[in-house]
Amino acid sequence: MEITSIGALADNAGSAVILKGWLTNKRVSKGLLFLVLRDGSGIVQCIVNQRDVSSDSWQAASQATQESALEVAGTVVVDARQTGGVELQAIHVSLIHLTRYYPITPKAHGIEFLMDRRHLWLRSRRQWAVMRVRNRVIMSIHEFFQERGFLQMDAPILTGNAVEGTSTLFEIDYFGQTAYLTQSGQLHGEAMAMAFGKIYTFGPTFRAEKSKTRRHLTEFWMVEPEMAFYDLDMNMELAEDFLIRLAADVVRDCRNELELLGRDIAALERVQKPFPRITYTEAVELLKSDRTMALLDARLKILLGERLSLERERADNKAAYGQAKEWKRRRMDARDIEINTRLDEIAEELRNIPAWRKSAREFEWGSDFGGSDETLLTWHFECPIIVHRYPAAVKAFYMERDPEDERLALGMDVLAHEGFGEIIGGGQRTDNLEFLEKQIAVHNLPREAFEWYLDLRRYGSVPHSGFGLGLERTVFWICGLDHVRESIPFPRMLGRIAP
RNA sequence: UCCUCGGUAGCUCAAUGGUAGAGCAUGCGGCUGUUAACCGCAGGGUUGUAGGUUCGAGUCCUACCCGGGGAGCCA
Repeated sequence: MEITSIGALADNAGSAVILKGWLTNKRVSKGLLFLVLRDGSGIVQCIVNQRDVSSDSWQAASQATQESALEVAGTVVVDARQTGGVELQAIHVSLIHLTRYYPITPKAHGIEFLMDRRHLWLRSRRQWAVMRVRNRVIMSIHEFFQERGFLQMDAPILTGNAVEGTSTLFEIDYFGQTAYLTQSGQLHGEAMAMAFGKIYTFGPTFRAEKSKTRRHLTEFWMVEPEMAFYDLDMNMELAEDFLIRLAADVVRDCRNELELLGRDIAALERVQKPFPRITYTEAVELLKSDRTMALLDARLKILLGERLSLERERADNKAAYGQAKEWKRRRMDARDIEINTRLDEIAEELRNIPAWRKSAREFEWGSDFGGSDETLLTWHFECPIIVHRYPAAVKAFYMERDPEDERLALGMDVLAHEGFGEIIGGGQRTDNLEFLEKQIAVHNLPREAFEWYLDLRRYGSVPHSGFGLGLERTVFWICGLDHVRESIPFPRMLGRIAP
């Protein structure tokens, strides 16, 4: 018998195999045990029939608790009812390690409890699915750029100066000198693009901002392509092709994972060329428009309707509770918790809507979009959108100006649809030495620190562009998660540095 | 930093100012095809902390601590 992984079982129907893994759940009947085994590659149900196994095997299987480590030998049987389409008829079971009191039970847990046990939470099904999608996205990122002749190069993580001068960075002591953890590899990326044409960096980046939202981490992974001889239009084209590729690869290769996550796959299949491209000025008009207000009104109506029907259901349950049978009462109790949780969510959104409305209606040309503004913009479209040509004042100092309007910078953001918001930010960098020198002065940046960067405009300066894609936000969007913290194995965020 | 919601059994949550409960998990028992299986029994509590109001506080008031998600900022 060969040691096989659960993921490969479907190709081994009818043969006898050995599996090594952990017990994720167990169901017991007289003379019959159902062991749900996981090994990282998948999950399979193993049937242990007392009549078919030795008493040692039966005892091992009976004793096994959640997350005990097991070796199971058995025959692979096709059964359409099972996830993965197969189950294992056990011939032999042995206990490798008996677990006592595994803290994460097969019922609901709060986020603080789970985050404190992230090292164990990763074993859970949803996390398994998310991490597999993350892996697929990482592979696709490399494939996409490698196929197009990009060189993967690494920017330093320790830097002596802030890239854009505005963000709050993590400060460290570098042999008596102040240094920072990088917030972007872009400036070094530009240098490498001038050396190799098309490059991308892919590594961790750090932001010390005290953001406490579902879209923020203090440590996250970013892929940053940088291309010589690319203007803004070519840049947008690349970003579009890139996202289409990522979505398509995941839809093709991670269907099980997406289904397990309850992701609306059709929404990912709508990620197709061309993405709507609107200028910042058009976006502002759309945001302030009656059409946006109508979307908010519609949302309000849906929420109020849902609240009413949930409250009715809760009242009906309460009325029926007295006469209900024991098992039915339990079901009502469970449903009551669901209803209360959802009602809390609805209440929060209802509190937010007036603020969203005000922010959108009173938006002034010249400021940057807030989180709710981005969400509202994406509600108007069925796939990701590209917003370009922002006011220069809200964008970084190195952005090229729009030759047709000096107030505008040739920057672009890609906003994921369904309200997930910004996942790409980038633009065309200025190739003009005098302009860049002036910008450094205007932004009060230390000129000496940027001398090497100015060199890129002194020797063979060419139009060039690039963008940064946040890996966790991309996984967050593709998986349809509630929070980016689930899209990285060990999230670092405000108030969270362990495990 | 500000706004907002919350903190009750190991976990998830109930509890008009009036005897603190349920499910899950754990242990024991039952059931030969279960899908977060089901059924029976058992153990399990300083209601975040410190004050206050009250005959009486999980519930009301004040302060603080911790957490959730929003603002600002951003990928």
